[in-house]
Amino acid sequence: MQVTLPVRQRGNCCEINLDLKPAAVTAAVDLLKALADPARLQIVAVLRESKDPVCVCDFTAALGLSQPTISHHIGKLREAGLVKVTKDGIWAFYELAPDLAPPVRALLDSAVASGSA
Amino acid sequence: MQVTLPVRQRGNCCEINLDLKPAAVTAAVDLLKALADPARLQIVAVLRESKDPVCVCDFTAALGLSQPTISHHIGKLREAGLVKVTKDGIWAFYELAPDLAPPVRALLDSAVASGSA
DNA sequence: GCCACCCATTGATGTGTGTCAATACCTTTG
DNA sequence: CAAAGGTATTGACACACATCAATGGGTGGC
Repeated sequence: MQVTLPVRQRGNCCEINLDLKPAAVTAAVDLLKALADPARLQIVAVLRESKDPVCVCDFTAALGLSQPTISHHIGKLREAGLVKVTKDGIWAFYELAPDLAPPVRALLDSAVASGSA
Repeated sequence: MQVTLPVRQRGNCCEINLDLKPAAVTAAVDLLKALADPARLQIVAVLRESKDPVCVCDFTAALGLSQPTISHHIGKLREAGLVKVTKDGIWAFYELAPDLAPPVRALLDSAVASGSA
């Protein structure tokens, strides 16, 4: 496939327009960072599939990480607005935030799917 | 909205199944990490919109970063298989990789869109 | 051949992050 | 009230990373 390259002169570069607002960039980057970790991506993947909220203790058992580490990761997901906690006695159950914006939910979907490309 | 919480007994946690293969997790995380940076996300966003390949010098001018930093970011994008380089004389023009898998392209689309949620 | 220019690489530095041990908080059970 | 168990927080540490100055590698113009 051959493409026509733009013409340039020495010492002069063209301009490009960054059509993403700075706020949109940081918002998207925060979301991507929240997902760009093996533990957090698997947590989100489990919550996407699970019908019922999932207990924190289940993640510590399944992911092979210490309890503070799981708590730390879940804290980041909550900080990003991706998960919602429901406490019942001594247990804490997590589920995907119910009011996720459609573009955000689409990002979760494609992130999980992109691994099996 | 009320959800039914799973029942638990003290000292016993249920099991959850991680239905993502380890290879799929690392592949998805690598992609997400490649996009989880303001400079790299904007580079990808520009390449998505641009019909012609874009010169490296344009990015240094538009993003306000030094030339080595831009080169470093583009190197990461190339390492992730997201961009393709075409050299013409002293210039290097970049475009999105033409053979991107559909799930990967969907991830790019939703990543750019998620910022304007 | 020499210089100017664009891009990539290396080295150094400060910042961010994932991880765990130790601890604190809270709820339930006795 | 005291003890036990689940979760969150703090402190510490190693590692990764974003950034730039300096340098190297090519290409084109003189």
